[in-house]
Amino acid sequence: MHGLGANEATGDRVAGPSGREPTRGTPVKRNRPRRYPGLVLMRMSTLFLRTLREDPVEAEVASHRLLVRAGYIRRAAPGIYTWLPLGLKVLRKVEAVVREEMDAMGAQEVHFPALLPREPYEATHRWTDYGDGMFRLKDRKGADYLLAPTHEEMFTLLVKDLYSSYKDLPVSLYQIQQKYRDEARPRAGILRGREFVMKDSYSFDVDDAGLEKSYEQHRDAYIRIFTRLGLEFVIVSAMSGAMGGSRSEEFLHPVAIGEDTFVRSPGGYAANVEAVTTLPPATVPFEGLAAAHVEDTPDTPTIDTLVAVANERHPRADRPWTAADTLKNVLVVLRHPDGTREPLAVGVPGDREVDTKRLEAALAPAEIEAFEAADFAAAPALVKGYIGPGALGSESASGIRYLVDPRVVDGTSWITGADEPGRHAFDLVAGRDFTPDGFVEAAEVKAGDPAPDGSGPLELARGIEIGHIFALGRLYAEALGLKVLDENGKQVVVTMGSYGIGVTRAMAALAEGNHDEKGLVWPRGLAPAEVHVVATGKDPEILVAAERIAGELEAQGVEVILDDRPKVSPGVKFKDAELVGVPTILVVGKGLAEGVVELRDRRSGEAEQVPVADAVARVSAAVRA
RNA sequence: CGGGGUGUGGCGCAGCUUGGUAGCGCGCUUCGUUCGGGACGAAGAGGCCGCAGGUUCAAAUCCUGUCACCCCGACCA
Repeated sequence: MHGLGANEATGDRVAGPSGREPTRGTPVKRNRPRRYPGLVLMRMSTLFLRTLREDPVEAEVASHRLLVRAGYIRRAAPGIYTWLPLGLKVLRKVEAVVREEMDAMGAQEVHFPALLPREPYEATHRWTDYGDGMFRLKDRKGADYLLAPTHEEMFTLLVKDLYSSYKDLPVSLYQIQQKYRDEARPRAGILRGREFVMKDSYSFDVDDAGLEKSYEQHRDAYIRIFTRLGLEFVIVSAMSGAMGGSRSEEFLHPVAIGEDTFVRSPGGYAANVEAVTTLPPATVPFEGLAAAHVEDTPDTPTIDTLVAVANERHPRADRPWTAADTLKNVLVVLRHPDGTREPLAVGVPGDREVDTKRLEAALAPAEIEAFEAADFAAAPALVKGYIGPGALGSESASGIRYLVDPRVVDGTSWITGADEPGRHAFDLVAGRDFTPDGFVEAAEVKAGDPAPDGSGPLELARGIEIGHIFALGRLYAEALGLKVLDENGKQVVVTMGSYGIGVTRAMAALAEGNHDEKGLVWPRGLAPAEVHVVATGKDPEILVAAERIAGELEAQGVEVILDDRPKVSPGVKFKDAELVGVPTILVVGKGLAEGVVELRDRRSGEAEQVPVADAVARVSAAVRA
């Protein structure tokens, strides 16, 4: 597809009339028409491949293990992989699907360098904001460069460079290329590497309505892409996070080894845990509520022991006290983008932990840091282990901002710290006895929690993020000065969307979902070849027949791997074919004497004897099914 | 960053406790046999035992330091 003339380089040439070697400019005559450029029969005897009999020790997840074992990839450095011929074949096919659908939706392909100068990233503050996640390097003059983790800046500058009128918009541009992120902990092979292939695209519009349309077009294209790839996906709401913007959704491939936790309800609600909102209970009138009081509560180091004390001393008529009746106050430190540190108290029901990812997402762009001993020293009003609302809040002695879970609505009663050693407050009522500075979505989401849209109890699931679409808005355009003139001759800031697909990650997800104990089982259309012809036995006629069949298939445009290795036992060839995972296997062997070959379906394991004369037609039919 | 673990031929591992000229399986080469489920026999090639320093007549083995890698967690799009 890159038209680099690989065929010409190896193609058939005939000597000129003089019998001399053809020279440059000599017309090249081909033996047969090449109706399928790029289609070359892969011979196992010469294919650059070594399969491994044993699992690589470092590989845990199936996709990683099998891609290495079957000779698709080799580790070059932590989180960095070399692509071998078979792996590249599959990667290119996944890319082709992405490319076709992006082109079909009207996006245009460009290609940026992966190695970029610092300046554009300085303008958007990402040079510093990206932190250790970005690979940085210096050139010989000492100038700073980076290996791009994403390309928002470059796309924005490119459009700014060339376009200046509303008439030029909308436009969507994309590229498929290597991205670099210095992951703290790469894992699972190409599922999460430090170098990976990503399709990233960016839309540019004059107004919000245009952005909405571009966003929807990308969303539709992504649905088509993942559907064509045969990758199950769930579209979940995501947080726009530090990048600002209005709307963001992730495409998650649900699978146990996924690193993202998301929730879904029977009624169709789905969201990333960071984006889940809590359905607040109704407020309770203060009338009739017990008065707050403080008690000595020795030996209650944990919430459970505290709950036990409550049940012993103040048994409830309706139900026992539970951890959900306690209010746990957790201290953290916010680091703001300008570098300032702000202590923050977060109050959550005692049966839940504070989910720092949710907290951070809610308070972006600030980052969460640990509240350390020095921070305690600076806040003498806080009694470690007995921190209660009394010592928290902007108006309190500590002056520490106090945000609570949305469940802590007015009229709810809580058992919580009394800000004195060994003492707890009981029946402390929100809105009556204390008033927090606000609410925050920071409590962990639990299975069974109600969906915010009322569509039922939430189920927690894991997924691999294979795509992310994001209505960015004007953040980058503003920072980099991308403006166009509108109909009235006035300058308007362009609004952008950014959209990513993890191509290598999608391939890993495909391998993860398409294998069995014997090896990979690629979907048709994505396998490194369409049929794997195995020639077994030493009878020379067998190889002749296999060659003929393979050649005819190739002439029909079928991609073939031919196992023509001499002196390799049938068992080895079968094992290798199963490991490599081409969906159709044709065995040319002992049956040839009776005029039959064996057609196998890799996925089902079904095998069928078919007459040699029908082999080509049957394989063609099978690969096109 | 926290916890755990491992560094010995291309891959998987043993040897280390108790120092004495580096071994096994797979893979690779050659010859012969075999040829529908990771064949057999014979003969080979291939290793600065992660690196540095120390102890010792002698270090893969003991000591110190260091580096790297893997796994779990934290973090990240």
